[in-house]
Amino acid sequence: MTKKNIPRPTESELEILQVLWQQGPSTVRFVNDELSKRRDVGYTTTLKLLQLMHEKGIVTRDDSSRTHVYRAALREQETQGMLIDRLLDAAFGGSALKLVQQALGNRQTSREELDQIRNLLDSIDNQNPTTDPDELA
Amino acid sequence: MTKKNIPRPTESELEILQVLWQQGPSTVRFVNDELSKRRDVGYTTTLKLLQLMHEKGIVTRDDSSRTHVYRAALREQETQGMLIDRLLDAAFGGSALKLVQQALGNRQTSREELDQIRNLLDSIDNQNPTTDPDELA
DNA sequence: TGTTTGTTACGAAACGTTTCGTAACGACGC
DNA sequence: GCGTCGTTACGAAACGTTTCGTAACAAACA
Repeated sequence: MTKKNIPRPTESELEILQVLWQQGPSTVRFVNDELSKRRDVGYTTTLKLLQLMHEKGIVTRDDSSRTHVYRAALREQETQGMLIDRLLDAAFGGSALKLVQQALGNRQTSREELDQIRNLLDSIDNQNPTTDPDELA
Repeated sequence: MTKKNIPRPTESELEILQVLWQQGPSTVRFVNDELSKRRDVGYTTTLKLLQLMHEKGIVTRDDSSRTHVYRAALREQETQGMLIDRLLDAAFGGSALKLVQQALGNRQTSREELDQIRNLLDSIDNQNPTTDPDELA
């Protein structure tokens, strides 16, 4: 029962979720202004999207005042993990290794980021001694 | 002009592409049998999908004999890279680091795979000495 | 030849996503 | 009070995806 009934946000919905994750609870106007920085989008389009997301339970809203305030109902990390699972299954035959190789391969990554990944690998090693610990020696 | 006019396969289309990538050029019947291992899907559904993919240029087909043979027109790696770019933009604010952390974090990964990733990191380091090469010693 | 079997072609329904036009409504300034 | 402005609500169109029923057709076979 670890997997809950997580909604599957569409691409447009993800765009909005990113605004809410990064900027916190926001009005329709604010979200629309943020989206408008990237592309043309009508105000009522953003409004409708948020209303649909509200119906789906993807966002909650505070409608105590006239201009409603929307808030992400999905946690960023959980959602990202779900999306990776989807992509893993849809295009990588379930191999996380291949995905990571692709993500790092044809992409310029800074030394700092590479180091952070190394640290992550080390911490996984320590937490999870799957095979003979001798091998590390 | 590095970016071509790459089609964006849907989820169902990716399912079929995976079959063609792994099994090579295949008939509708074969693809449908493969898909049927995972879920219920009608023969004409698979056929129609392949026909649409053909129109879109996602697959090519040899119709010299009565039963046509379909072949992936997209390379696996290119497509995977494109999908990662999409996901990166759609949900990770463009940070490949965050994506990799997510992919490795809440997932059990074998020591062997971790080592392969380490090798990949090392090879990236060698190819791309952004900072002091001394650090590697 | 006539029947069965497996194939392609085609149309359409069902559904979800995205977009926007229009209307109603409250707040605010004049 | 009245008009303006920003907001929400609602309906619908346009579009893409997915699914499947039906028909046409060719090959194999009895």
